[in-house]
Amino acid sequence: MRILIIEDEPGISGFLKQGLEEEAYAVDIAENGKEGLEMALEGYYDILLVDWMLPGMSGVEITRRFRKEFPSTPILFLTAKDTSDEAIFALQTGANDYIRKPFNFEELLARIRVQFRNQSDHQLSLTLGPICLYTENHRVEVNGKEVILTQKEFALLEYLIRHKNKVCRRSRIIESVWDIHFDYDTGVIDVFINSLRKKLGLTKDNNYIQTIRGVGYMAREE
Amino acid sequence: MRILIIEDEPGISGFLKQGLEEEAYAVDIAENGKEGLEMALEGYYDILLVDWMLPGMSGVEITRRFRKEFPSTPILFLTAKDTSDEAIFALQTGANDYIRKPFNFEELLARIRVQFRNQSDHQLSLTLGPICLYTENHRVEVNGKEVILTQKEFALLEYLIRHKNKVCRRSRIIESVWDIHFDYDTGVIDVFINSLRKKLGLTKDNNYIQTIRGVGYMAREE
DNA sequence: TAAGTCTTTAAGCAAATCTTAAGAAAGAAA
DNA sequence: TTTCTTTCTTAAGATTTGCTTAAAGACTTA
Repeated sequence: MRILIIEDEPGISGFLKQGLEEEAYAVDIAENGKEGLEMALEGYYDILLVDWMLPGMSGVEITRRFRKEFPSTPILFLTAKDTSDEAIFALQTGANDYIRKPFNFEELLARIRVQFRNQSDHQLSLTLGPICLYTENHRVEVNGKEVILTQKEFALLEYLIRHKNKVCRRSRIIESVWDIHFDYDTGVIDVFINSLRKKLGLTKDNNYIQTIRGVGYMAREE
Repeated sequence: MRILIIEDEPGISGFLKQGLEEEAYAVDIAENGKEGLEMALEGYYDILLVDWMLPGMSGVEITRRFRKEFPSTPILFLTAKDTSDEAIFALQTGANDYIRKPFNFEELLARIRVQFRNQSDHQLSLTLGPICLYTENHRVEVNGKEVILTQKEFALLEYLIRHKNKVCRRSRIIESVWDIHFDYDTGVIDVFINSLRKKLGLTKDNNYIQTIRGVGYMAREE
């Protein structure tokens, strides 16, 4: 899941980035409206968090232009404290929700999850055969026994399971789990797939994570 | 534990804030009904203390609207009048309890604790292996022997134990135990975890407080 | 105001994780 | 089969994250 934060205050965007990365989201930051819109229009993001007051281009303007191209990507506004009129206006412009600063992280997260839930079912626990992954708890079990995964291993497994029974292209995986600007010619995915298969105890008879040669990988379940 | 006081008289709200902070609660104040309702609806308070007579919006109205969204968060009324009719009306509206001004602070505190006690997840004593934490008298024991903790150490331990066997992400810990706007890039948590582990006598064989790398910490008990 | 305690910052060190790279293995095509 | 391409596996180096300590800063209390 990719999130773009368009926010000029480094304190806020930094805090958000860290918090969301702890939740295994892939987060990018744009520091002004122009840059933000450009990044957003690249179309890789699953949700935008946009500050209302921005140098260069206002959040409303961003929303308006972005909406033309991407009618369904959720936009969540971050507004200063006592501007509920403006917030209503934001919703009319095309935002999906707004949250007032200073905000509580828990609440923000809940609102993000609501947006994802509306899109597709963004469940808290995901399964793949004997593998069970709890997103909230950062915990993975195989046949009820805990398996310790690192951040990246966890994010990769989550991505694959969320796209269960669909082929995941290498480029897509890199974009979502690593970074958009990550070197395409890398072997990281292979390395992490390898360690996932090891840790999860997957064998060839038992290959819940299949290799699709020339394309990528697929989490497979009958 | 976060408390929101909605009260227009600064003398009273200030007195309450100070007293409650001494009891290690995190306290915010709203000075009128409208602001109070907005803050309350942000949803991260564990209890509301609401003045009956408020400019802008009455306590009853706040209760009515708040209850729609949060059916279980306790609301405690502060009433000036001695008429039990109004008190009964308040309770019918959705308040959990009321207390008459001028009130005795001890009594208020007792009533707040009653509310927490009624909630299933607000026990008076919390345990984690050999560690026992008594919220009422701010006391911690390990194998029956008292250990002296400072305010912050206590608050951190309480947070971890209340979320026993769940991963506590750094950003959430900062938000709950420190402040929403605390510098996200800080090492305070590490320092306090360190002193907790020392004071509680935790070792690697005995690690009731686990580190979850890249995410946070977890109070673990089989 | 001064002494004492608690909280926060900062910095060096240690450990875990991530990335790269290169040879081995497996699969596809000729 | 042979050759070429893609993926697997391993290990070493780079990087990040957390631990620990010390000291500065903030706050209390007398």
